Amino acid sequence: MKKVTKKELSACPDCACFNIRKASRVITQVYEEAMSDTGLRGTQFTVLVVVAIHESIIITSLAEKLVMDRTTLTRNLKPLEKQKLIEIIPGADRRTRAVRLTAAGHEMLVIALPLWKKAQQKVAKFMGSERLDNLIGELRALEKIAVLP
Amino acid sequence: MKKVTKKELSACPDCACFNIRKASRVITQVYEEAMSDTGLRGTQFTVLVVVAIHESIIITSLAEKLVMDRTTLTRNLKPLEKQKLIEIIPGADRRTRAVRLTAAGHEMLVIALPLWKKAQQKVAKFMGSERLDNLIGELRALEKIAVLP
DNA sequence: TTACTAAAGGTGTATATACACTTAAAATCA
DNA sequence: TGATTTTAAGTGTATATACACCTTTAGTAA
Repeated sequence: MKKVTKKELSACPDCACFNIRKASRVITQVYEEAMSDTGLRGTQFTVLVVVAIHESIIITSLAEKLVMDRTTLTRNLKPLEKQKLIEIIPGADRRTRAVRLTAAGHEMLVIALPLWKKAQQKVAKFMGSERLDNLIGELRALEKIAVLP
Repeated sequence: MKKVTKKELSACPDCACFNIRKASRVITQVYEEAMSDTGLRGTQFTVLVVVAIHESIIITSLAEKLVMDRTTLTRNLKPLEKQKLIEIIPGADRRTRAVRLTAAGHEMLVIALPLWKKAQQKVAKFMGSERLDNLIGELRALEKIAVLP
């Protein structure tokens, strides 16, 4: 029976996928802890913000802005809709559906935004602003790999 | 009714949580596409590797190595167990349970490791090795924020 | 030794994620 | 115009994630 050697395995802890998912778990907890009074999850906050920026945006476009699979977004919208923070309205033609914030959604952002800012500042303080900015820039560069064949 | 201004929202796309989760989605797809012949998910590959490195490791320790909530790991072990890639054996005392690879688990790593390496090289080529190493280092530094109060 | 505390683990519940597949409507082509 | 293709969206299924809560067992203190 074949077995991989310890030596071969030794490179795996430097896996980009492992390290980014790991950091993602940790950072998500930092932000969700900061926003725990609102009950908003990290992803939910992001969705609300992008919807707020666009006033009204169709689902496929929103998914593109979020770099998120469209079917994932469909599911992610559900809890926000249940909480009546967003509403789904008819789009330009009969195929499309658009998302927009409700009044409650706007109010939620008023509460959540300072809490988010606190989390962002905590992270910036921990890493240093410049290092954090650079890290985010590198993540943006990395994600461009998505379009490659 | 209060509303946040566009100006206030303009900082949010620089959210560390958003950007790291976004990059995490993209990179996960790169690795899973590369390993699609095996049917292994990114997380599953990582679990197999860490278990292989430790021969046998109790669940709580494994969760710590993975920087993953223990209850998440419990769930993540299920599909690996169902595929008989790992087995759960009694630990040192009656509270503990340990994870170890089966023969099939070892064989799977023999197949998956070169596929993983190809993905890792693709990412390294895209970003540049040095930049990628630096990025991973920064992610490791960032995740240290977990222990803070 | 008994009672309390700490450690290890699992379950209920809810959200996040995406692939394969399906349906419906719009756009384009022959 | 009618047929084909493209676009938008939802569902089924499976995995990933973690909090709150519970049970069992081990360790420790009174």
